[in-house]
Amino acid sequence: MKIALMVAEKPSLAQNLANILSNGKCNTNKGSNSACAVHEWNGTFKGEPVRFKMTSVCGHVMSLDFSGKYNNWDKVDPIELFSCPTEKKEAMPRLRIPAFLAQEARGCDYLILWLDCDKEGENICFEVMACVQQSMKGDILSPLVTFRARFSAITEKDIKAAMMNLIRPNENESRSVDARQELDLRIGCAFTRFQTKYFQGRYGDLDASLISYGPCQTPTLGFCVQRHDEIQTFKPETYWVLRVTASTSEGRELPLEWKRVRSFEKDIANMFLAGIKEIKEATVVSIQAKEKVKPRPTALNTVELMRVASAGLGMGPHHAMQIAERLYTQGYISYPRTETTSYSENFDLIGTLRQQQNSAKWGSDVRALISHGINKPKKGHDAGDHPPITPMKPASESELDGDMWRIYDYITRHFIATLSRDCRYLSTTITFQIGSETFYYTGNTLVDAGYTEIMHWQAFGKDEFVPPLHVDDILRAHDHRLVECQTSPPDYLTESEVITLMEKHGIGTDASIPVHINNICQRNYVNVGSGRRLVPTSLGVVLVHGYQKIDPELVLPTMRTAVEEQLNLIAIGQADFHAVLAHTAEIFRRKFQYFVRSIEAMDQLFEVSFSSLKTSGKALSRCGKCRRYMRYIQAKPARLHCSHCDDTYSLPQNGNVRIYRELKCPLDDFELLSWSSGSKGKSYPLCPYCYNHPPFRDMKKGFGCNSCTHPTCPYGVNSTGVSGCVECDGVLVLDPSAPKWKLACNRCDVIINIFEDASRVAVCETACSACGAQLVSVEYRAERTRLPAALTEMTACLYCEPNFSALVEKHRAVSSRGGGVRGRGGRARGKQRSKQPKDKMAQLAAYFV
DNA sequence: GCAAGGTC
Repeated sequence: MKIALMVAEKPSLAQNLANILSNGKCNTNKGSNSACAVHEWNGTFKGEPVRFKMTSVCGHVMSLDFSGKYNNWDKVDPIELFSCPTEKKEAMPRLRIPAFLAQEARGCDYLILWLDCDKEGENICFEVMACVQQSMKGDILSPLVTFRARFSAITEKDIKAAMMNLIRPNENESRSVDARQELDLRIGCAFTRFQTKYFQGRYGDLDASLISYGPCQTPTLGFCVQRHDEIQTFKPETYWVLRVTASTSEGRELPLEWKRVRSFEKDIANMFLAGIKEIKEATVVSIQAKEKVKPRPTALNTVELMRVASAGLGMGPHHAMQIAERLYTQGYISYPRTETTSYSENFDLIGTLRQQQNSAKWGSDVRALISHGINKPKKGHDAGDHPPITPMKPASESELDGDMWRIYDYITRHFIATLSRDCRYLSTTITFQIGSETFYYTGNTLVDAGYTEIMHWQAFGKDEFVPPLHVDDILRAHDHRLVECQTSPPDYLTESEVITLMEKHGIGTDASIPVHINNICQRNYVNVGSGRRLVPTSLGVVLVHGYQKIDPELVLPTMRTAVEEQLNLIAIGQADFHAVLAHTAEIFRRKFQYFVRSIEAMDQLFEVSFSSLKTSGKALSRCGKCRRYMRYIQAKPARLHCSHCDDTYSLPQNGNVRIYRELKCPLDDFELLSWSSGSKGKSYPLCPYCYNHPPFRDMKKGFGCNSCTHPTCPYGVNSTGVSGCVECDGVLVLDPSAPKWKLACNRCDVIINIFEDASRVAVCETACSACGAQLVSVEYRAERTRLPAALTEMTACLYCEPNFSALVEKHRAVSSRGGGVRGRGGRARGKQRSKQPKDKMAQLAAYFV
């Protein structure tokens, strides 16, 4: 029997599709990668009996990155990133999707692609095809082998129709995604690397280890800063309002509103006041009662859920989506990433509603709704991706904790509200004439609460008083006065408003909007203030103002739209992939070059807000080149800066750095530092210069003296190493912090405590003849000694000397013997040169040989 | 260490 392999975009969809297509009669096996299940059943395809196998990927199979050496920030000029080679890498290596697909495709005759029907899905089609190319029986490019299902809703009708009308995957749409990926990568990384390196080398208090640029994150930040600027430049204006109170014969007081609303000229306002001041009668000239409607919501999509979570529940969009994801995987709600706000025609509204009729929270509302008949939901937007977000099974507050319940509660109430009536109220406006001036009084009264009974936070307030008046009635007018007011500035944008702006400008997608907002928070460009308002930091402000000075397009939201329009030409087959890519990349390459040339304009802004490295931090240790003190900048990322040489040296990021006994590195004269991860952790000396510029080929960047293979230096591994590590390929090195002596691995976290309270511990030149470890000598003060026979000093092997075994942390010592003790490796002793070259560089060169 | 886009 022939075999047809079908692939969906995610495991849940594969399961739904398999259920529909097999009429609920499929067998499910766990996939070999434990993430993607395989559903199998027998059916017919092209008039023949066929074995169907339905499985899925998990989103994109591959992601784009630069090739090898171009990922090195130190060796690559960012301008090269516009033209350097790129390569596709497995997007989720842990899941081994390509291998899984290749295995499942073995011996298959047909490939049917059920990826989401958008451009990204089309691109994943081709990723899948590339994975199975070698395994399938036929030619993957043949229209007799590979098919594409086009569906707009996950309903039986739609899915079965799609199966009957298979088409071809759309290569143009896929190529447009390839182009997008490449442009985003090249542009984002080039700007990010340049900015980061430039500003990190100049300022000490940026409080950011990365200063990123991106076609989505930067315009998002732009929105927040634009509002900040509006607030800063706002000038309050004074205006005057004419106020009068009318009293009914029963003595009810009605505050009236002026038809002219307000006047910005005090003299004119005064003139109006003078004109009516003496008139003590307000005549009713008209009464209008109008029914107004607060419409029930449309069905819920992702963006609206994120807005409500932020504005109503105080939850950030990233967090809200994580919660929604959990509710989804546990079966409480439908798929939470959807743009659609319209229920499909065969959506089981009543069935979904019935599941909620026993709820302690809204059961009675639901039962009333069912017995009176539901209202037809409002027609929303059908994006053809997934149904709106709805509850899938009932839940009680006790089974879902905290935020999971709050999100479920909202989703369910929203669902019920979409089937409820609109909220209706009567708005009565009574118009009064006082002399030549017109005034209003408005009172609202509720007609039908409708959906606001279930979404009670939107409920209409108390009924307002509406006096029983008629035209020509005359009321007493009193309390004529002018009230002085001031216009007030707008507030910072709420997260919810930012989401709306992003959606409006097409920045990001429902899945990526929370990521972009999260990015600008974590990169320290904005802070989330009260009411989840996004308040830019000085770094955020300075960045955006800098772009605006150099090239405002870099931060404009229209930039993304313009690029997407170009990409769309590829998608609809009206432009050549290479032409669009080359053209757009060239535009941005020039923008980048201009940006680099003009960076001083942005730097002038940084200068005002941040302090230069010269004045940041405090003096710590001496530079080996000029012998002046360098400054230690503690703010992220921790580093040393020599203002005389204008050099910056990065340091280990977590832990404490202090001066190390004023000792110097024999290679470069830099004063040594001591790094420690805390009182109980490990510590080692490091030379700031060697840490950044490793002197030996076998020493990597970012390591301290405990990894330095200098043949004679007393701080290098050749002098301080004792034996091979018990758990990795590293070397156990003596950590010289008395009185807590220990051996610490120079690669992993293994620490072995030794000789507590000893006054001196040193590593000897001689190795143990039995195990190859270096001998260690220990000295105790007489009153503290732990050695037998009141000995105060001893030299022996840590692992072989029985008298040492009690003084070396047991389990480590035992395991080290059990695992076989290796010599400490590195360069053999005894090769030392008798005379050191005088010149520092000659010295270095000598060691390189 | 970098983008944005899928998804877990």
